[in-house]
Amino acid sequence: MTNREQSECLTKRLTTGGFRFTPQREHVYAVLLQKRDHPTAEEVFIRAKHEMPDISMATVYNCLDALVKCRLARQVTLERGAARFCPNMQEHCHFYCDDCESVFDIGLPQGAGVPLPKGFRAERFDVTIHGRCPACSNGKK
Amino acid sequence: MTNREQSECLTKRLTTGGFRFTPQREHVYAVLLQKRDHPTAEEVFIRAKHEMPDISMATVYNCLDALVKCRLARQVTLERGAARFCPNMQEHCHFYCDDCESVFDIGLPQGAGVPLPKGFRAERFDVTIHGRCPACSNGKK
DNA sequence: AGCCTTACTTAGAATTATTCCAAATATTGA
DNA sequence: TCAATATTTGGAATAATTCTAAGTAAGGCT
Repeated sequence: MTNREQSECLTKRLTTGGFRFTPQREHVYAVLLQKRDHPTAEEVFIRAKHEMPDISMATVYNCLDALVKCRLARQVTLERGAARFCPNMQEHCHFYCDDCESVFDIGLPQGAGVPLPKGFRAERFDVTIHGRCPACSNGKK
Repeated sequence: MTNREQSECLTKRLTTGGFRFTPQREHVYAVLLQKRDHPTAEEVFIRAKHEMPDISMATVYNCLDALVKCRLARQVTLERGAARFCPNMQEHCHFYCDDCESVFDIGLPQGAGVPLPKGFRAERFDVTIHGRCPACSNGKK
């Protein structure tokens, strides 16, 4: 996708969700897409400042919130501590390494179905697996 | 399970995990078991105070932490905001109602298997489903 | 293009949830 | 019972996020 197409897509999504397009939102979204390592709001802030030095923390929170609300990103709350953000909107789950605290996207088999009792209406699944990633499960106990 | 058996089980688990048995830990655990509605630390604190008025918030955090570490409870982080605690240690997932913010335990089918890439070692699964509970999906849009 | 309404950005203050701290106390093992 | 060490306590400190008020920018309408 070209930058231009990406930006048009973003505009459409924001508008549909009742939000306005702003340079800050565009940039925060670009930052998220650039390095898909599940950064915290603060990490996004630091990265965003490189190209846009005057952006504020409050704006980063606002932008991330807008992106989550118009379904261009997910907020991931793995453990106590800061929330992380993930622009991968495909159905997937997160593998959290208890050692190095990295987060990996893991694909889900089609129809990862949990049978719900009558009356419950599911809208979103969050699956988190805790354990050790390949790097950390080698050698260490 | 009688209270006495429960308390012996707790003692054993605590000791095994390198913790000491204390009246506070016993009481916090009892509070968790009493009403399994996934309370926050603050809710546990309020409930615990009824029978043990001098217990402090710091102790509640300490006790919950000990219970989680010796695998008698789980810490559940559903959304931004306070962590919740759950004494159901069977494999299950949580249904979070986006409307009323209640949490329901939902059983998992046996071997809720997600195939992991080579090298990853899973230790714990956290599955959270977001949506509307039966009460909230009636009538409301 | 210019105006108006309303949303957004900003910096800093405020709030919320949790952790840390040091002193007093309780628990366990010898 | 004593000693060693973990735990409890209240309050201070920290971390993450939200709120606030003032200025600024966006989009719709003319």
